[in-house]
Amino acid sequence: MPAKTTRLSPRKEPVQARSRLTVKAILEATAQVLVASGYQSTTTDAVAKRAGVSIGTLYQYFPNKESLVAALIRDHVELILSTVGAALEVHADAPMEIALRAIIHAGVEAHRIDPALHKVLFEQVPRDKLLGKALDASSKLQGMIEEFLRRRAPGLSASRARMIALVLETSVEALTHRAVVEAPDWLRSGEIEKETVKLLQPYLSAALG
Amino acid sequence: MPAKTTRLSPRKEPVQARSRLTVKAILEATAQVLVASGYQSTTTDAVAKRAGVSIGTLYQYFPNKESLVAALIRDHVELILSTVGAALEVHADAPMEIALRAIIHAGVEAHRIDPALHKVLFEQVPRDKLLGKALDASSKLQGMIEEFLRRRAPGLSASRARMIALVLETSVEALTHRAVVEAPDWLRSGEIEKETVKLLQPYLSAALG
Amino acid sequence: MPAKTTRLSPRKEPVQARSRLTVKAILEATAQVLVASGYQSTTTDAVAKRAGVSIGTLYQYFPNKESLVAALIRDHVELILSTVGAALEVHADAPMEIALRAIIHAGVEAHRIDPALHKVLFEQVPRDKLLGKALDASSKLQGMIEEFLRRRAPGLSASRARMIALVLETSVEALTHRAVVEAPDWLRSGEIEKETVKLLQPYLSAALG
Amino acid sequence: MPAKTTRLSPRKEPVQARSRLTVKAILEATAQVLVASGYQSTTTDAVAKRAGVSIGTLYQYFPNKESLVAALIRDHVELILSTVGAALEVHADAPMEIALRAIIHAGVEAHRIDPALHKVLFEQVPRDKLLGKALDASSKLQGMIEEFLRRRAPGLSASRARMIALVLETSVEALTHRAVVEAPDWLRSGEIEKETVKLLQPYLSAALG
DNA sequence: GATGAATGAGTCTTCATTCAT
DNA sequence: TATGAATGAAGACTCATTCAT
Repeated sequence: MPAKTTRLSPRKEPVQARSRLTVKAILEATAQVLVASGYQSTTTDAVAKRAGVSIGTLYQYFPNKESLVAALIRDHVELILSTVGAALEVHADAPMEIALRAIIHAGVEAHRIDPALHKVLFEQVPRDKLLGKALDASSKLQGMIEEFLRRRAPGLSASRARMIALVLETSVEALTHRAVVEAPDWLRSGEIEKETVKLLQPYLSAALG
Repeated sequence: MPAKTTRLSPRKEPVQARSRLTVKAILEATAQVLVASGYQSTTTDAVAKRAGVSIGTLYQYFPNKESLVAALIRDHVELILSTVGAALEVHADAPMEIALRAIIHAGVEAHRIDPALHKVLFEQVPRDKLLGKALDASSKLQGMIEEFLRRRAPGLSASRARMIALVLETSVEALTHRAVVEAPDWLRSGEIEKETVKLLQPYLSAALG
Repeated sequence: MPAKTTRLSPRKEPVQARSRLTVKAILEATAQVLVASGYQSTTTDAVAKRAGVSIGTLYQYFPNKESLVAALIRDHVELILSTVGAALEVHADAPMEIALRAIIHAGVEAHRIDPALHKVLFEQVPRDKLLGKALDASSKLQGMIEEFLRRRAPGLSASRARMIALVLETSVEALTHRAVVEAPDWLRSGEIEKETVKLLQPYLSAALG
Repeated sequence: MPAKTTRLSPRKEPVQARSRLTVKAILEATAQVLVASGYQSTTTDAVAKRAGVSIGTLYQYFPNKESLVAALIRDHVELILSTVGAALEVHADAPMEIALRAIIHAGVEAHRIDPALHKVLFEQVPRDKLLGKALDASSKLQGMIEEFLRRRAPGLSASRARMIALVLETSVEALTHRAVVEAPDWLRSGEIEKETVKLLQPYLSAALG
């Protein structure tokens, strides 16, 4: 018996088709309840009920409440990372201006995947314990950007690359997130995206200069 | 019975000296427990014990758990606002470059007030319900900056002023916060501050053009 | 946080008169439910209900179900030990025959304290974990008897003293317990006591030579 | 619907060879899990997994958890009874001293069959309900001994025969069991056996006159 | 027959909040 | 006013058992 370390990994792999559906239903229900009620008020009972399964079934696949959320986070973060990752790859050799635009665009796109879920996940899930790690898309993105920069500008010191990546990632994420919360119209109209370009283009030019 | 609207205001104004001390002790205890245990694990019992008062006394001054945290947030946000507000006031007529530097500096300073508490408050307190509003230092700061900008550049459209303010506020806050969490050394060394200037100076020049 | 070691000690000492009554009521209720329903079916809810307190009150004094039973066991074992202990002390210098009779009598008496509770406690409480230790009246009794023997017969080797004590304690306890379960009339009539004397008197004479 | 009377008998007689193997595997798994985890923590799931069958298959042969344990107990008790029974039969006409020695020896042997299982079965299985009866090897043994005695000493009153049998059975079982738990070395060395003879030989001589 | 997915009643336990003293 | 005992709704989680495939 491990010392009551909260496990986050699913309990058992669903092998039959039926159970794969069940797991999917549970995760979808989790997302819905999360969005509708917030993290604190999300109970495993409510999730099970919404998913149309019994509470026992839920616990057959997820060892505890947190593992439910963790799975959701993992999926969501993965989508974000691959969205941005794809942009980076595609523009590996594009002119920097174009590449930056693409990165920003990808960052905004990532927020469009499921804005409501994104908001709950990143604003209400307590960042302590293991969930914190799972939530940490930012540092992974920063790492990806850092690598991208160093390949493009080999002369850059490690420290500078890290700093610039941090600035880029943080700015894009923060501005987009802020727009989601406070100015969804600016998000839709693309204005945020344009403004972010205005902010980062000169900075990046100077930094890589 | 009134429809269980969660009140956030303290239950009664402490008029006597002793009461004021009690309230202070309770709030300090709240902050400590919050930092030590996180929001979820912060119980009113623990707070009362740490404050050295009975649970009954605690409820004499605060109608519920949230009001405790809300009071803490209010105090903290007020400090932040006045820190930045002072900078804005002092540099009302300073050259823009100087003013921007001051704003950024104030933003960083604000995070130095009580970084641990700041982190818990902004990362773990669920942003729904009323606590969300109390937490919303950002939009207030944005408002202050917006007003500052419009006074300095009367030609600016309302919409542009709002956007620029949003960019400034968001960037400063996000970068500083990120530094608190991931690179405290860069915060202490002032590097973050410098980098933020590098990011915002050109943007602002162009924007106010 | 200690690694989920089941604590058996009561949670907090009742200081006020009212709470001391509450604790007593809870323990009495525990005994009643235990006797009525057996260990497995004894739920904290049932105990609280029977005690006429809320489940919350129960948990204010006992951290978990096992601690409830443990407290009961401790009390019960203490009574047993003091019953036999008293007999040993009083007959420290009595002729061996008289002393043996007294020990046996005390052993039987110990079973009369609360036979029904005794039965549940010793037959149904799982002897693993900590409860096992708490339940181990036997080895303590054995120790007491061993010491008694060595004081009376200083020539006895440690090993022999231990063996004889084991035989005495085990026989008295087993026969009495068996009588409780299968022949309560023999217990009441004193026949078991007489027969036990017949069994142990010759053995002890021979053993002590 | 019949009033939920817990059945203890296996659900159906395994007629085919494969079925018999399955049943055996399940029972062996039960014993292993029981020994490894204790009664409380023994789950039907764990048993099925260990037996390498599905939970559904397990329930095909055993109607409920208790029937599993009951079957195990029945087997184990049967072994005990036949061990002692054989000794009684073989020594039906042997001198009493020899016979007693043999009985005691058989009693000890019975504990050597599977000490770990014996311990769990007799210490942790709740003695209420039907399991209690299944567990009651003692009274059966007592009956066998009683019959043995009456055949050997026809003058003995029924009541005396019962009492002596009770004393013999209880003493042998208690001392051996105690040795298993607290002094396994005395069990292995045969010392317990010798001491039990010393205890019972004189008693029996006197009792049978 | 065998499988394992699904069920859900039942337990323990927590903690914000009330109220008698 | 202060105290802390008492409350109980609510939630996480288990596990014996059933049943569709």
